[in-house]
Amino acid sequence: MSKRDEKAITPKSEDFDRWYVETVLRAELADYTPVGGCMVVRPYGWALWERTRDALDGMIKATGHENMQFPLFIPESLLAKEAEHVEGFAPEVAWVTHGGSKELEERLAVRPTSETIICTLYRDWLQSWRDLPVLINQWCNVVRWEKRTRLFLRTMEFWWQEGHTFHETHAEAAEEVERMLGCYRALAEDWLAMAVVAGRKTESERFAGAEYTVSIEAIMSDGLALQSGTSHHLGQNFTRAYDIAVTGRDNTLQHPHQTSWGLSTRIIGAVIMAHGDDRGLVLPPRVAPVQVIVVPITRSNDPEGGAAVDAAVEHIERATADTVRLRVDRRDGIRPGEKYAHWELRGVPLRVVLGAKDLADGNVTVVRRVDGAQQVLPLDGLEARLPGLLDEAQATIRARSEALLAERSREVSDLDGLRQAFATEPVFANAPFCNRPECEDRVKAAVHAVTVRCLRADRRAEGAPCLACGQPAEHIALIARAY
RNA sequence: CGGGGCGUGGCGCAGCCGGUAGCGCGCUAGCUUUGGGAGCUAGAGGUCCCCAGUUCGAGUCUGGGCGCCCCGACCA
Repeated sequence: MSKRDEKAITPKSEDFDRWYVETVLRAELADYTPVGGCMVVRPYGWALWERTRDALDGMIKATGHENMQFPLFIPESLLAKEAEHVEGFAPEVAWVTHGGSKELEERLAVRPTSETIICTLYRDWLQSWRDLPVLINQWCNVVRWEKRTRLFLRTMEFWWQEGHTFHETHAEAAEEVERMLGCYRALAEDWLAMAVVAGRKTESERFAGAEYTVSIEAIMSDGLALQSGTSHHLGQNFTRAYDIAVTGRDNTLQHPHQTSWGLSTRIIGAVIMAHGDDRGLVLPPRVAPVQVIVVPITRSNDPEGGAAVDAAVEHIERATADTVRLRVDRRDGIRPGEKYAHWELRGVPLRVVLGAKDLADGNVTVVRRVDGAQQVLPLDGLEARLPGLLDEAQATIRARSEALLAERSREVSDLDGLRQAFATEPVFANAPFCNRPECEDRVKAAVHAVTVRCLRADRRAEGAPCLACGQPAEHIALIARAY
């Protein structure tokens, strides 16, 4: 929490829990480095990213893409060819000016994204329509010199995947754009248990150099939106600028149609803020680094019960070795309550409390992180039930997120209605929208800090009057405050 | 680039009118504890952001520098 001018934070003060949660999560997930704005990701945070990354990587490969790697440095002359693109990224490019002590003749950009270098290389690699489609993906880090940073959401260096494809036709590229947004949606919904809205970006939020951009917008627990994955149709903007041409089926030279799509470590910030509560993280079991934490409880005056607990712990550990990411908290000298709090803070989906009292009847207590639901189950056969319990926890988290989205959604028909909708709390407002820049400005001016997040893919206005100008509108806009 | 605020053990802070640095958490060791964030005891840990000045004496006063954070504009 942001300190100063507030009173000292002590264990007795009201702010202690908030401070403690934040301090511990920074110690466990990620923190800023001494270089302002850069992020260091700690093992627990990185494990969460790895599981997320692996899930997405599987989908990317399943849709026919291959991974490869492009260079970190991009010569200035290559970066500068697509006018709108370079204009959009120029303010946030980091430059390398020296190699060792020698000043370089041409500065090198640290990649903020790789369209330019990829286009440069593929110019020579593409000859014929038979070389298409090109379906490639890169996992890497990129740098954008941000003025203001927020951990995970906007850091100067971040990790992501960027997919890049070239296609014979505009329509085929358009299908690709939708297909990959669909992967992001599946990742968000099925793996990360987040409720999202998919749609097309307005002109002002379109990727620099793209024909159009589609995104998924996730809802955070405070009602704010977070753009969590984007997919761009680049048309022939780059292939023209970079002079990429193939001989077509009709024996004429054609510029291929291109797409790019990316999803970054920002998604980890989304998971934290979508599901977390006052006691810390709530992680979806499918990506949680630790899915089940076992807390053994023994008494020093009950060696017999202690031995039984030890045996039970070893049994469950062995029985789940290949099926569940289960860990036992064997730390000595720490009381159970502290262990509960410790793992709740880290978002572990299930806690198995294994104490002599329950065990005397052959039982254990299982507690679910997301809602505290508690049940007493027989130790016997527990290993077989855990996967199902994890699935239930996953579904519960997802349902809670969907319920929040439904609860915070509003239907709005004019600017007054928009103001009323935002009067008490941040909401996801849906309204007919003509998609003209001047109307977007009116929307932004009507309510502090709101933006048109996207034009919903799943709904049409069918001529209903635009909320800002009253003209017949095509789109339903999602209007929200965003991170 | 505008508007605020702050630099004191690992973290969060106190330190008035100048007198040689303190509190809580954390950490280390020991004992006692263990079904919801333990207790006691004993320890370790600080060029008080930097430089210059005033002074017998500067964390404190003066001047200059550096760094960081928050709120805006910009962005995944």
